[in-house]
Amino acid sequence: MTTAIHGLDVYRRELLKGSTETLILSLLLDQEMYGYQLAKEMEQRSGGYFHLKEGTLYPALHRLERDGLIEGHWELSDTGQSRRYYGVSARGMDRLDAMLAEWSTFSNAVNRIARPVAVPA
Amino acid sequence: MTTAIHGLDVYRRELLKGSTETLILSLLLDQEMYGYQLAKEMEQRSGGYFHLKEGTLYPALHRLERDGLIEGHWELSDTGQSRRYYGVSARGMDRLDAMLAEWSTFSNAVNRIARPVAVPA
DNA sequence: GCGTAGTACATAGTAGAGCCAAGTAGCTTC
DNA sequence: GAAGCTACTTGGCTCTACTATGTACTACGC
Repeated sequence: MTTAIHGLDVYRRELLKGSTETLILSLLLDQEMYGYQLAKEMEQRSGGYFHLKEGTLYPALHRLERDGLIEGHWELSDTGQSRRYYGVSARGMDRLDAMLAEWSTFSNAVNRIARPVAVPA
Repeated sequence: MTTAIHGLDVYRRELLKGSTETLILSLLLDQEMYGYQLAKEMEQRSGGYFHLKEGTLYPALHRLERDGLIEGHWELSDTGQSRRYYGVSARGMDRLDAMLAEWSTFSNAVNRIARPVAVPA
């Protein structure tokens, strides 16, 4: 039984909900990337904290493309593998701005209520 | 069709997922409260940002109690209305500590990747 | 030639959380 | 006696992250 730990697992997962798309858009704004690369980049930049699973990553990319926030195109690597590269659309940039503003507001509101432990800079 | 606005609505809602329980525990740590009071308090302290719906609040309280993180007892108000007051258990305090630590880590990781817009102090 | 591992993408199914909506019930005000 | 506020409950819906599995190509070791 992993009950004692389970709660925090769920918590962590739920925290991520709603933020993945912001994170993806942020990374794609820096440079065009394909899914797998994006996952690696996310993991690296977060110091291993974020580890997007395929079942999260690809559906999220599909959603973002469906909503016109990112645009994808296939490319063939030297090794012969097909990769789908994504870039942020104009609409995606607007949305990202809105999401970052929302994140700040949200984050502040949480801190105002929860007063989290001090964090080392 | 509300597509243009819909995206942010969902984003806001999803952001909240995973944070409600932390917020509830934080507020209950200050003082014992009943559900309705807690909702009002949450709204007030967040400057109107958080507005917990019944369908969110009460199930959350039930979950927390089921998991032994809070303890509730019925009281009768002067007006004759029954209210269920909740307090944080020892186990709940431990969990809150862990959740706040997790929130800090998460929040930092997001900021590291997304570099949000500056927020007025 | 074959098994294993890594790269790269896709998707069906599951679980969990927030919300809508509706209901119950007591009190106050008109 | 009809609103309207307080106070709690619950069934059903949606959305998202994850698990698990599958496809397919490359590269390495044996």
